[in-house]
Amino acid sequence: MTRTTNQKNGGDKREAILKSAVKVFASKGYFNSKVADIAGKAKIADGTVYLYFKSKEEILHSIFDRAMSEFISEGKQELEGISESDKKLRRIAELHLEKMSADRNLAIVFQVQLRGSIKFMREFSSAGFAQYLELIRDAFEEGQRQKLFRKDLNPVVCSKIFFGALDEMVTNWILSKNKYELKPLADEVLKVFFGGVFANET
Amino acid sequence: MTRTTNQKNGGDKREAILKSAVKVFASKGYFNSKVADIAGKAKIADGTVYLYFKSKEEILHSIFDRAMSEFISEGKQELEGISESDKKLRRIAELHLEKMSADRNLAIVFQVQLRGSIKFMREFSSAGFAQYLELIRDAFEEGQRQKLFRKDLNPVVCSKIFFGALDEMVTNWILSKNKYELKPLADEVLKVFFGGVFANET
Amino acid sequence: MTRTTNQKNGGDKREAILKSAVKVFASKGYFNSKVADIAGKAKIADGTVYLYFKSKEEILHSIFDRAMSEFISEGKQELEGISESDKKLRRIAELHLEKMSADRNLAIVFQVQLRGSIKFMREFSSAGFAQYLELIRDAFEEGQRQKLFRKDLNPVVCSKIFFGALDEMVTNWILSKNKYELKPLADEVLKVFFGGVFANET
Amino acid sequence: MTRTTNQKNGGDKREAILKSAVKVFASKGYFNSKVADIAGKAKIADGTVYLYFKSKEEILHSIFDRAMSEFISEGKQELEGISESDKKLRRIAELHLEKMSADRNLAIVFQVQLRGSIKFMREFSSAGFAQYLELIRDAFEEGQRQKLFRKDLNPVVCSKIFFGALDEMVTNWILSKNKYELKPLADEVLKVFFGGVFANET
DNA sequence: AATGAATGAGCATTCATTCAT
DNA sequence: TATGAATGAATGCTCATTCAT
Repeated sequence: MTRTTNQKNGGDKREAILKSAVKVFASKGYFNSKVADIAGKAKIADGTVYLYFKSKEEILHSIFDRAMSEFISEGKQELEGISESDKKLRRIAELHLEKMSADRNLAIVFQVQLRGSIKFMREFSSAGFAQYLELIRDAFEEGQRQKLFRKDLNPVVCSKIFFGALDEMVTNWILSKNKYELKPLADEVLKVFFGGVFANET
Repeated sequence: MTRTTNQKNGGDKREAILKSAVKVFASKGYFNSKVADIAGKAKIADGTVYLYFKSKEEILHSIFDRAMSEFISEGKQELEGISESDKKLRRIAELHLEKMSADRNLAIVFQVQLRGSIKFMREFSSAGFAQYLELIRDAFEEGQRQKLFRKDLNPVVCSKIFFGALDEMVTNWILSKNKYELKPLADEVLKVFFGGVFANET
Repeated sequence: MTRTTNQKNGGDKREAILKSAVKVFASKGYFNSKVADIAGKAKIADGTVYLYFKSKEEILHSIFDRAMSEFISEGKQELEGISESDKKLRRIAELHLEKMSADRNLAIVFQVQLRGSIKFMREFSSAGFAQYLELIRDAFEEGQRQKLFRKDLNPVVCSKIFFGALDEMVTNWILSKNKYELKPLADEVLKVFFGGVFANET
Repeated sequence: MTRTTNQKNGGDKREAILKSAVKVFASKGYFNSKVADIAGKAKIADGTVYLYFKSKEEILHSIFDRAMSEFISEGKQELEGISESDKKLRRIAELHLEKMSADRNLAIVFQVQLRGSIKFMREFSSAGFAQYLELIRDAFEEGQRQKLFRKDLNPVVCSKIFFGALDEMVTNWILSKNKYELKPLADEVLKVFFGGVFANET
């Protein structure tokens, strides 16, 4: 009983800290955020943060890890029912922009705070990001095997191009003060990625 | 004579500070860099930094501004002799990757430190980055008028896709500890951007 | 219990800081005193000072405010049982010199540090000093109503003369390295203030 | 010729520095004034200040010394033609307030900056202030010998009372933002000092 | 004498983290 | 578990003073 309650409370508190942290990091940036701000917003004492996280940095890590693994597992699930590789990539692009739209603060933390440190990026890369790129690459290579995609293209590079294009959409959206819908841009990106910009020479 | 000497010395010192700062920022990140580190590496006293820059932040700004305006003016010049729009985009892509290859520390500052703060990104965006995207967009629109590029594509979005793809190449290159040549990737990006990934359905 | 302890500790620490500060300010002057000195003398960490005071300046303020309100309330109480106005002024003069004698460091802070800045003086004037002058003036005006004191004298000016004379005694005492008793000078001041220096022309 | 010119220039420059310093010290306080501000206001280079003064502190000293010796010699001269001791004291009081009225900035430096440091006060006391008190005391003692003033009063204490009363007038005038004439207060002070505040018991 | 660029010691304040309760 | 008072290391910036020219 007690354990259950504690776990629940503990879980709630951990959750509360992560939620506060996303808001605080998003609005002030990682380095300008104080642990006290996070604790305050979560309505717990400063010291309590350290019962759930080893350090301020670990909070940031946890945000990335949790969001990323959620995203990847959800992504994989969504892709299961899709057989055509181009449809898969389309779904990934849509999900990517949807997810980012859905939680602007989280998006800011991903686009901005995560990028601000080589260390973070490296750690994050090996943790979750690499998997994400792999997901894209797998779909791409499958498409090549299906003769849907050109065989003269390097799948690793293509997956990065794909990701880079989407990523730039998100970054611009964040900086633009959010006046437009992000998701429709998936189609724009896919038009170019799939068909290229050259006009058909008839 | 005296004036020249002073200018030179002044210029030299300012230059030295910027050079040190690029190195220091690249290796430790902006927030973890101490002004004393920058001064030390530049072999001047701490206080001297403040004869040339108002604050630590202004140093970062100056790095961006100088590099960006250099890059843009050089870019424009290079493009002058080129008439075909696709060649122009090719030259831009090559230059982008060349420049980044040429000064890895500067690249890190651009790819990492600049991205770590919404404030920096916003300021930088209005300062130089917007111009760069415009350069790309102009070339793209020209291509559309020349019927070289599809008219159903949004030039603004396309320029962002183009930039985002290149940018991702650079970021990956930086994180990968530099074991490969960056410039050849321009061709890969262009293959996809121009022709798309779909195989020709014959 | 806990609360009591906390209050005590908190109170003790605040108290300790103020005590240290009086000593440190007295010996080095406000501007030459380091917060670290104050903390050190109070045997607490530097940062702890800021749990009790917003800034170094606020410490100085608190010293003034506390001492002044203590002094005034004590003064008022002492005067309550006295009906003759000249006795009241005598008591004020005695108290003034007694109090200053009793804590030489505090006296230095009042005579020296407080005077060293127009800003401090203005703030202090409106805070507590004005009240003190009023106390004197009230006694004086009462004396005028009692026909004890001349009616052709401006009470405001007279209260300043009274204060100025005492104040000068204190300042001289502080500068003189403390070889004589301060309190007996009250009588000297009163002799002049009450009777003037002119010999009786008989 | 050259020497004369230089001396003149030198003198002028020294003078200019002292003038600037009085203004700057008066408006910002000694500790908050920068040598660069003084130099700037005097329209000379920062370093030039050090050709005329050994340190910032010496500038303050020079201000005191010069003003004080000027004041004392002028005071002595003025008193020469006066034979009655009470007239002498009256003249001193008037001169004191006149002089202070005449240069408000200088008055601020004397009333405020000079008082802010025991060190300054001690040094100044032995330098010029002691002489000033002596001037007053001499007049007072003379008055006692002339049987004009009571013999039961301590001349040293009386001279301090006299000075303290005047000094308080000046301090209040400075703090009050200068809306009234200072000089007429000499008469008020003298009325009390000479005749006391007691009403004549008839 | 004059300049003003350069120096570098000095310091108030912040804040992640700890720990006694 | 939870608290929040206490810690103390860490640092951007200032400014009196120097000195090469």
